[in-house]
Order: sequence, then C-alpha cells, then structure tokens
Amino acid sequence: MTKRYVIKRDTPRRFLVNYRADLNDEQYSVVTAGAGPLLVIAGAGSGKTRAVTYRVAWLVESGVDPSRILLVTFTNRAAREMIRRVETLVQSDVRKIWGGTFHSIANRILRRHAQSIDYLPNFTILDSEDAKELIELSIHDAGIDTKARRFPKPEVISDIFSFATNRDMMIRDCLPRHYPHFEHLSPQIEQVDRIYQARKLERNAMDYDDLLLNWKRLLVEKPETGDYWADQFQYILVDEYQDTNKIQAEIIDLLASRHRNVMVVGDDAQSIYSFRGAHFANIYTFKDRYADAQEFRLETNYRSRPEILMAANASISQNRKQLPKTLRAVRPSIGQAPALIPCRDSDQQAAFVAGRILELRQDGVPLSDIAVLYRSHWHAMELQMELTRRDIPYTVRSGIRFFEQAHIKDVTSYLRIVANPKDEIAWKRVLKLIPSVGNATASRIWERISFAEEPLALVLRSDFEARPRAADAWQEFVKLIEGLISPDNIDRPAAQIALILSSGYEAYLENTYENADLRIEDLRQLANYAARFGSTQEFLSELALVNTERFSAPQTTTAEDVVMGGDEDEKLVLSSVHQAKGLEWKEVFLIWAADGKFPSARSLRDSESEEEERRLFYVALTRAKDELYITYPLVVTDWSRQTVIQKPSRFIYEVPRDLFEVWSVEEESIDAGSDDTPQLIN
DNA sequence: TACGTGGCGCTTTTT
DNA sequence: GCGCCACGTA
Repeated sequence: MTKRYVIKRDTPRRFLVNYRADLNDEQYSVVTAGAGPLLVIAGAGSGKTRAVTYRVAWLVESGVDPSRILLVTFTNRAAREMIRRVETLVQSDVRKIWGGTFHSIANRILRRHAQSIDYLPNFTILDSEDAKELIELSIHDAGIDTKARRFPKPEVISDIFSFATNRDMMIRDCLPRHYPHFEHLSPQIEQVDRIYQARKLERNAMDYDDLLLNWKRLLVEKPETGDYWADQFQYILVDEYQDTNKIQAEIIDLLASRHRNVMVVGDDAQSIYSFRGAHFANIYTFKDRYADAQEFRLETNYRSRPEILMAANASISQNRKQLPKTLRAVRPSIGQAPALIPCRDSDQQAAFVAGRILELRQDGVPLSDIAVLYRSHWHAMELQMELTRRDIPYTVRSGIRFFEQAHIKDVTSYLRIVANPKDEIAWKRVLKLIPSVGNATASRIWERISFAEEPLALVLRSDFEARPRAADAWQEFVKLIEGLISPDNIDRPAAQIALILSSGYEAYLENTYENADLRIEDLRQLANYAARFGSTQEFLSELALVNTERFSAPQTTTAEDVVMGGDEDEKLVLSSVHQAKGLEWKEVFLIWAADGKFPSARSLRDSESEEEERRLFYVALTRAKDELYITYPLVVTDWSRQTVIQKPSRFIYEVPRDLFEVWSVEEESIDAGSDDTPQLIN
C-alpha cells in the first residue's frame, strides 16, 4: 500500500519576522492593521520607530513591492536607518523603498518632471544662505532704497516668504496677521517676491519651499503625472506627522488619493516646528479627511524611568491644546527623582555639568550615553570651553552648519556652475575668489554671461571681454573651468574637488585662514565622500538636503559623518533640543532652564508659542532614560557686564516640587597643590 | 573698485 | 564678546 502525499501549494505565508513576539499588543495591532487610512498617536519613547519599521517589514513580507512604498521621515538619516532595519528583518532587498524627507523625495520626483513645470532637470537647490543672497539681489532690483526707509533684512523677508508658502497663504494676507509691523510695506514686499520668483525660475534654481510647492503643483496641475504617482505609492507612511505643514499634508493627501493606504504617526505633544509652518492640527483633522481612519495609540513608554516620566507628564499637562494621553512607564523605578540644580552663574553651571559627567564616566557610563541639551546654540559656549579645558571629548549637533562654512561653499560653488551654468549665486561666489574681483566686477561679468546660451563656453573663449584686470588670475580660473568640464572630470565630483584644491584653492586657503590645514582636511573628506556619486548634480542635491545630524549608522558613511571625521571615539553629545528630537540617552543634562532662556523670551509672543515652548521642554525631558539633570544659573552677566538675576524656568514651577530632587552645589576650596577641578557635593 | 578698520546692536529653533 | 555694516583709503 502506498501512502499518498499531497504537497500543499497554498500553505499560509510564512513570515520571517515573529511579529507577535517582537511587539507589544499596541504595536502589533498597528503593524498588522489592514489596508486603509491609519492614525497612530505615539507617545514619547513608545517604540514608534519600531512600529513603523515593523509595519514596513510586514508590508514587504505580505508581498507589497518595495518600490511602491513611500516612507516619509523627518530626517534622511531616520529613513535610511529604518530601511536598513527592515532589510535585516526581512532579509531581502528593500532599497527600492522610497524613503526620505519631504524635501529629498520632492527632489527625486522633480528631477524627473522638471520640464513640465518649466525647469531643467539640473536645477540647483538653494540653501537658506543662497536664498538670502538671491533675495538681497531682488530687493536691489526692485529699486528699494533700504537705507532711506527701514526695510526688513533679506533674512526676514525670506522668513515671510517661507511662512506664507508653508501656510499656503498670500503674502498680503499673512503680513497683517503675522508681521503687522511690516504691513505698510506690503506692496514692496510683494514686488520683491515677484522678482525673486522670476529670478529663481530664470536661474533654474529652487529653494527649500519650492521643492514642496512645485511637487504639489506637479500633482495638481499635471493630472497625468499626479495619477502616475498616486498609483505608484500603494502604501504611504508618514513619521512625525505632527511636524508636517499644510503643503506637506496636502501632498500626502494627493498621493494617497488613489489607494488610501496612508498611515500617519505622530505625537501632538511633541510638535516643535510651528515656527516654520508645522501645523500639528494636521493630526486632529486627519479623521475629518479620512472618516474611515482607524486610530491607534501607543502609550507604553519603554524609555524613561517613571520618575522622569512623571515630571514630563506634569509639565505637558499644563498645555490646553492636546489629545489626552496616559503614558505608562514599564521600566522600574530607581527611586531617584530628576535633579534640579540651581547654580551661581553660567560658569558654575558648566563646572557642575563637566564635573558630574566625569563622575558618571568613572561609574562606567560611556560618554556616548550622555547628552547635554539646551534651547539655543549659544547656551553651550561656556560648557564647550569647560569641556575643552578638562579634555572631555564632545560633538556639537547644532550651531555652525558644516555645509555653510565658507570653504565648503566656495568649493561647491565651482561644482554648481558646472552642474547648472545659470546659477547666479555660485557664479558670483567663484568670480569673487579671483584676486582683484569684487562685487562690482563679478556683477559685470555675470551680466555678460547671464545672457549666454552656454555660459561656460563663453567664459572659455579667449576673446571674452569681461575679464578683469588681473590677467594671470583670470587665465588660471579659465584653466580650472576647462579642467572641471574635461571628459576626465565631468560628473566625477571627487576628481573635481581635488582639481579645485590643486588649482590654487589650497594656496588661497593657506593665505587666508589661520586654520587652513583643518579646512583642507575637511575638503579632502568631502572629496572622499563625493566619490560615491555618479554625477555632480546628485552629489550637490545630497549636500543641500542633508543636515548635519551626526549619529552614524555603523555600516554607512553619510554626509553627516564627513562633518567631524567619523565617530569612532566615545564622545559626549551637545545638542539643541530641536536636534535631539527622536533620540535618547541614559543621562541627560538640560542646561539654561532659566525663564527667558527656556522658554526663550523671543518666542513668547502669545499663549500658542508658550505651549510650543512647553512641548519643547517636554521633548527635552523625555529624551532621558535613566537620569535627568536640570540646571540653571541664578545670575547672568550679559555683554555689557551687567549682572541680571535669573528666575528658574516657569516650566519648572509648573512641576510639583516633590517630583524633583534639589541639589545644592558647593565648591571645594582650592588648596595649594590640589588639582583645580572643583569638587561638587550633592 | 577692492579691501581694511571702527562703530553699533543684538542673540531661537531648521528642511 | 562678537558679527555685521558703513565708511575711508589705496
């Protein structure tokens, strides 16, 4: 008798990932939810990233083609890391997932369709510095005499434009409500705007807002293109939805219009970007726009000790505008309440932080598990000096942006004129690097080349009559341009950077800067990084869109890593609270928790902005896993050497005092012969 | 017209 | 304590 065996063809799909075991109930239901719109309210430390990552893995394992998944995150790094984690989970190639920030995905899509919105595919992306310069030129062109009558600075104008764009408002409507003191200048500001818009189009350049605006325009005004992308993205996931603005929400709605498989994840209590148009009501109105949306909540906090969470909850509960939430700590108490440390002044504050960090280090906490957070960059000044004095290695995640330093901008400007010969800002910058060429000469030369069909070819012509007086320097410049577009170097950004360095720029740096060697090293690293790009334009886009966040994924070098030369060493992190979003450390110090500093006096216009500052405070507290130290100076000496009494932050008063442990700091008297490190007694 | 020096005014957060 | 702008000089 033969046993009959039937091979079952239709076995239930076997998933590689054990979703049930890896996730809690809340996360599991999010990850395995069916199709259709999903709203996920995820508290701080509730494993939101995990839920999103597993959701993507689930989709892939369920047979969704990775190239039809759109994953929008707040930073490009976040997207990269999530995709990498998905890859290790499902062990298949998921690099086709469309992941990144709104801006970087806009860039990828707009390159394909540039012509249909009157751009060329090699358009330049203007960073805020470039945009400012172009606005300055537009103010000038508008014939506005900025001296005769007080006219807002280019930076402020740029803010106004950006605010209007991101709120989807006309400038004339937004001025009275948000910039009443400039209302009388409305006609001039609108004129500058018209010139600026035209100028960007002529120069084949987009600023950050244009990337969003043009993406939306493309979807709305080119129905066949809109349909294509709405069809392409079968599943859409948006992280940090509370910090999206109106245009971004509209873009998502347009893209989701066909399949309606859109999952948005966010926490209204952590919305901290309204100053650039973020609109956390997007979360509240999601269900109005998607009536059939399923709602989920992640309220189990895996990150922080209950003592930290209690203080954070007490603080955020003062906000009127928020969804009620109860975050439950799962980690056990260690009986240690967050420490509140009044310091004599900012020097003592710095000494305390540095001293305490050394103690923690001795207790076995690596420096990389410690962060110092603050409201504004300059709050870290004294601390940086103290850390340097005591040889404590640190990295700063805020402040001067790497890609906005002069030497980086100089070198990338050469690449920019090659990639987009209409790039006015870049042309003027490189022209002014030629000795004896200043503003006037550079403008004159630009006038000549701006009308040319082929600006590069024109400059290379020997009879080009706009050359400046210093003929040798001009010859050198022409030779460099020739080299950059030679077949050997074209679209090889690494080779181009090397050529720029060897054709006089290195010498220029040595003659100009004290720290020329550091800058040259920066540029060599930049060249190193550039080597992986297949075209100059691709490389430039990456630089314009990536910020200087610097926690590197182990396997991949990113532009951020170039910034400080990798992170192989154990280093303390100094960061603005904004840049700390989404991150966590065992030990967190929040310094300058003084009223007027945090909340910042400038931001306290109305109750709305006070609530935003409070959310920022909440973000700061919820970064801490084990221990939290909040410090503030009692007096501050301002620049005119006046001492000003500081009050603790109002946010501290709002938290019941017994949720803090107050430390009183005393300094050991410095005896002869002892080391100069103050001993801090708690 | 390029580039060096003195006075004034003021610090938010960033794709 | 510093960066930006305006002015004067080569």
